[in-house]
Amino acid sequence: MKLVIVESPTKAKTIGRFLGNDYVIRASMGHVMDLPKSKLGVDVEHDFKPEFEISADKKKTITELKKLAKDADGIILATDPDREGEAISAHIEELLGKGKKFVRATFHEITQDAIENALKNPGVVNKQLVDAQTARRVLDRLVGYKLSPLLWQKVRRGLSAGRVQSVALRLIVEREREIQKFNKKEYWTITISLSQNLSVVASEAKQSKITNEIAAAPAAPRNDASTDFELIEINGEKIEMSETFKLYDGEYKVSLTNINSKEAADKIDADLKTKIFTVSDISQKETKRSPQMPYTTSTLQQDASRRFGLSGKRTMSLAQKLYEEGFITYHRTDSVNMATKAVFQIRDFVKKSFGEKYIPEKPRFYKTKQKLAQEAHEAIRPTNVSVSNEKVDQNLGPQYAKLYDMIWRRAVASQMSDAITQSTTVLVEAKSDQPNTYLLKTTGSVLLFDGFLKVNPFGLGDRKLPQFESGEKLNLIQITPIQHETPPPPRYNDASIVSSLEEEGIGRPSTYATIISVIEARLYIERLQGRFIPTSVGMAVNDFLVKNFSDIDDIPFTANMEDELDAIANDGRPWVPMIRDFYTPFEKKLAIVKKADRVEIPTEEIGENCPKDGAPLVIRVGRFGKFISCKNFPNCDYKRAYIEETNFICPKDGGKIIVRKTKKGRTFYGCSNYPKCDFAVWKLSDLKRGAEGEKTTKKRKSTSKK
DNA sequence: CAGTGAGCGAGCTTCCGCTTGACTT
Repeated sequence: MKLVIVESPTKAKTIGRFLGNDYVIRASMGHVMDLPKSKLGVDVEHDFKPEFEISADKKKTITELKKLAKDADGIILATDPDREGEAISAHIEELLGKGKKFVRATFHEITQDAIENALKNPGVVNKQLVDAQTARRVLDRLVGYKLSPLLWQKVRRGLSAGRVQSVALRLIVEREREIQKFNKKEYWTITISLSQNLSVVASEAKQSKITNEIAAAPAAPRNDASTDFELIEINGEKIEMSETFKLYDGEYKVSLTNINSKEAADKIDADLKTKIFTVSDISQKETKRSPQMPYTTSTLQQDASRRFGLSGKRTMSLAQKLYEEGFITYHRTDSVNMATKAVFQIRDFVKKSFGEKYIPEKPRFYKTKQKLAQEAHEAIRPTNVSVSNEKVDQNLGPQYAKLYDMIWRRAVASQMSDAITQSTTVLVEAKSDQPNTYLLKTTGSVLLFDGFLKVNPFGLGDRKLPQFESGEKLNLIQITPIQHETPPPPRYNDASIVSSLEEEGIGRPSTYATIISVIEARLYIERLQGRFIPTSVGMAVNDFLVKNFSDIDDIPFTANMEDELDAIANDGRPWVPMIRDFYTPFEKKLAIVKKADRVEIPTEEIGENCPKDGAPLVIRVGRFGKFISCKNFPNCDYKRAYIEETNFICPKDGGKIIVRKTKKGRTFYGCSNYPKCDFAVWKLSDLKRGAEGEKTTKKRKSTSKK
C-alpha cells in the first residue's frame, strides 16, 4: 500500500477514482505546522529560528497520517506545486519521518493523465522552495507581531497591522483623500437631433439599394424619426479633452469638453440654430471582440460582486460547495489555464450545440498577466460542460446555480469564436456664410456575428442608424446642451480592491476575501452602499504607519520581497541574511517609535451640545462601532448610542427600525423603543415579509434545506 | 440580539497563507 497526501479532501476523493486499490489517499487540510499563536515564535537572537509546532486543529490529522504511514510501503507527497505546498510536504516529511520512503509528486490539473504522469516522475522535496516559504512566514510574523503591539500602545487595544492588510487599508485611505482634494470641473456637451428630409431623398433611396445589398449589415429604413448627434469640433478644433491624475494606486483619467459654462453652451446653441446641416462623411468599420479568459479567484469575485452584489466571502463559500460537490474545478487559483482535455470537451460541446462557426480554428490558450502568479491549479471551470445549471439548482439551490451559470458561461465562451460588429460613423457639417463651422458625429453599431456572445451576452445592444447619404441635408429638430461635472475617482468596493491587490501582487487567492473581512472587523473601514470609507480609527492607524513605517506599508515592499524569495527558491540564496537585512533597521525604528507620543483619534462634532456640561458632542469609533460622547471625555463621561435609522417601521408598535450590532459585531435591525419593545430581525428583507407571512418564511426554509 | 472612550494593572489582543467544518441565522 502506498500513501498519497494532498491538501484538499475533495481532491483526495477525485484522485481516489483514478488510482488503483494499492493507493490510500488522504488530505492534510492545508498547513499542518505553524508558528505559535500566542507569542512571536521567532528567535531573533539566534538566526531567526522559527518555532514551528503542529497546529491545534491538525493534531488529529497528523495522528491518522502517522498511523497510515506505518503500514505504507512508500509515501507520496502530492501537495500543491507552489511555495506553500512545498512547505506542507516538508512539514509532513518531518513529522512522519524516520526511515520512511518519501517522494514528491506534482501536478497542475486533476486529470488521469496528469496524475499518472506525476507518479511516474517522482522527485524530492525542494529545500530551496521551503526556505523561501520559511522566509515569507517569518517576515510576516515579525511585521505583524511587532507592529500590532505598537498600535495597542500608541492608539488602542486590539488593533492590528500587517504587510498585506495595512497596504489594503492604505489604498482605501489614500483614495478617500484623493476624492476629498479632487476639484470638480464643470463642462457641457451638446446633443443635436436631426431628421432626414423624406420627400427629397425618395428618388435617391433606390440608388442606395445597391450599396445596401453589398453592406453586410442592413441599415434601418429611412424614416422621419430623428437621430442624435454629438458636437465634436468647432472650426476644426476638437472640443473633447482629458485630464490625468496620479493616484497612489495608478492613474485616473477623466474626459471632458472645453465648453465650461452655461454662457458658452448657450452661445453655441444659438449659433447652431442659424446653420445648415449636411452629411459630410460616412465610414464603416468591422471590429472583432474576443472572449475573456476563464475565471481565476480574483476575477470570479469581481464579477460576482458586480453582477450579483455578492461579497468575496459569500462567493467563496458558494464556490467551495460547488467544488466539493464536483461541479467546478478548484476555486482558489491564479491560473487562467484550462486542462487540454477540458478545452476539447468544450469545443465539442460548442460545435454540437451551435455549429462549427462558433469555434475558432485553433483552441485558445490563455496566459496569465500576473507575474507573481504561481499557477498551481487550473482556471475555474465546470468539471463537465454538459452539466446544466438546472441540475445545480436541483442539487444545491438557486444561489449556487446562479454562480455556476456564470462560471459555465465564462469558461465556454472563452473557447468560442470572436464576435464581429460593424460600426458606422456619420459626420455632419454645420455651417453658413457666417463665421464658425461645427462638426457633429453619431455612431451606430450592428452585430454581424454573435460568436461567444451567444453564451455570454454582455454589453450587447445594437444601435441602428437610418441610411444616410453623403451630401444629404438634414433638418434641425432640437439642440440640447447638457451640464456635467467631472467625477472624482470612485471609492473602492469588493471588486475593485481585489483587482488592485491582485495587480500589485499583494495577498493570494486564498486570502483576498479575508483581507477585507479583517480591516472591516477592526473597524478601519465601513461600507456605504457597498463602497469602502475609512473610519477615524482607520485613518489614524494608517497615518501612524505611513509616518513611521512607509518603507513597509507600501506597494513596492511586497514586490521586493517576492524578488528576494525568488532568489532563495531559484538561486539557493540563504534566507537568514535576507531576514536580517530587513529586521536590523526595522528593530531600530521600532525602538524610536516606542518613545513617541500616543496618537489621537480624530473625532467629528455632531452640532449638538452635551446635556451634562454643554461641551460639543462628538462621534467616536469604539470597539463595537460608532457612538456619541462628550468632547470633554474623560472629564465628562456622557455617552449614548449612535443611531442609524432605516426607512422601516416596527410592525409591533410602529416605532422606527434602527441599525444595531450584537456583542459579536453582527448587524441586526431592532425597534427604537427598546427595551419597551423587543422587536428585532436580522435582515430588512425579513421585515417586509414579517407581517403577513411567518408561514411562507418557514416553507422556504424547509425546501431550501433539501 | 441592545456593550463602547482612559486608567487602576489581572491577562489578553496581533500576522499571512493553506485548508475545512463548527458555529450562527
